[in-house]
Amino acid sequence: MKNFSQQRFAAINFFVDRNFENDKLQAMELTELQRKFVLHWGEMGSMWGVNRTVSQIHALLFVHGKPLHAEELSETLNVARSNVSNSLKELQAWNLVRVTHMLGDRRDYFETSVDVWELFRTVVRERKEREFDPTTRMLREIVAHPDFAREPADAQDRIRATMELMGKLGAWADEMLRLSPGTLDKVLSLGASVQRFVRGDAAAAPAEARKPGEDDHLQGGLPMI
Amino acid sequence: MKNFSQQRFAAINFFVDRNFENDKLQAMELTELQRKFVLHWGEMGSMWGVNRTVSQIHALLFVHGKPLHAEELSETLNVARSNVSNSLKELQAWNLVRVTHMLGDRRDYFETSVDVWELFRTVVRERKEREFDPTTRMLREIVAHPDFAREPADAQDRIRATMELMGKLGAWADEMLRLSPGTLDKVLSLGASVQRFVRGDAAAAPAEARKPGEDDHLQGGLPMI
DNA sequence: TCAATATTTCTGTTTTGACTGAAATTTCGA
DNA sequence: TCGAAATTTCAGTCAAAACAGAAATATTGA
Repeated sequence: MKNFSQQRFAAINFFVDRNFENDKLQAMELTELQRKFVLHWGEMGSMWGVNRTVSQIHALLFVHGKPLHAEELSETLNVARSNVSNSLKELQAWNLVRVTHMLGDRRDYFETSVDVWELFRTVVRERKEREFDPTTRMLREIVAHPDFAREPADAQDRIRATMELMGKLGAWADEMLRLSPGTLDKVLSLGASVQRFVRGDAAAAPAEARKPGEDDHLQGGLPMI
Repeated sequence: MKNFSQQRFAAINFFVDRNFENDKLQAMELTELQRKFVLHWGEMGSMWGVNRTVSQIHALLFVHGKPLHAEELSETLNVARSNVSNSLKELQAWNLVRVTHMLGDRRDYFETSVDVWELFRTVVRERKEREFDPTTRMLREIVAHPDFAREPADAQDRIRATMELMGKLGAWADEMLRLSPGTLDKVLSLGASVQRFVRGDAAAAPAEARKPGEDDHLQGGLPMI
């Protein structure tokens, strides 16, 4: 019937498995360190709301560095082929993975950037757009709503402060995302020493450096509240 | 028997509900805008791996501004008392909520900082410590492992680059966290204009500002890969 | 101390979403 | 165009986490 070829396919797979004397041992063996990397990255992802398989696939593509096809991913990570398919679709939607092809091979191959700075920027940009910006908009809607003036004055202040903080963070992130990875790297290295420049009008580049420790009120003990 | 008082308690609650003619209408009525704020914050949280109830409770304490006891939270958010208890425990573990008391009231009251900058800093610090730093350590372990030299050269490069990126981000975040909210605010406002200073030796404060646009290689088109 | 109240712990239920395997669809070489 | 291979879709399963409610424990005012 219809599924004849599939059954045959399954039978062939079984035979192949038998040949390897272990149904897990197939293409794309990971080294112990690579496995550690991939597994940890998967757990890391789930802490931050990213599907475990999705982050594992991405980690695997990253360490491997060369394009892989879906079946290799499926076998290496021991997850269903359909799971890989959906995860890859999600990674593509996040602009983290793209399809390539090999000459004489109809299968889709998938690759990610090997530039960790680019990956970082992409993740930040995407998460910002889908999860951060909507919240900023929601806050603006609340503040713009006619009923907002009826809220207690201090609640107004807090919501407005939240909106402003998120607006500032978003604008700052956008500016940073505009820089090349190399420049961004240097800005990071500059680190907090940049705070020496913030005095009065921060936007205007100050002509001389201040002595450190003058404006950096260190926080000590229990932080907030 | 043992649970007599509880049953009586339940009966009283039922009576109170009947009195209000609506089993949802109880203490701590939220305005429409406050509800919107709290609900959105809850969804926001779950996108980033934070339990929905946990973020709702925190949002509610934040907008309300004054301490609330567990039952008020439970009734306002329509979640079980035990759920509130566990969520509060988690928020306290995150240093986002602390207990206070009212004169003549045995109940625990809970409050959060009303300073959104402090809250932001706390969240960043805590998440960094529990989720970011362990990954940096894992990468260091991998690189330090004797077998690491056996990895393909390019895979070594990628893992090392990842480790260095995370190390830099972590160090940068630590420096930023050391600044007071006010200074941090100014640094953010400085924004990308700080990149004007990154030229050659970035750590040494340059004496004069450069013209913008010279070193900021803008990224265009499809970003990575 | 005791009883009322407040809080936490625990167990079982519900919900969510990740995941699988089969079926359907698409693609492409022959 | 046909059929095998590749891919996606879909419906059902499963597991983890969230959650509720009861029971146990802790606290405190009388």
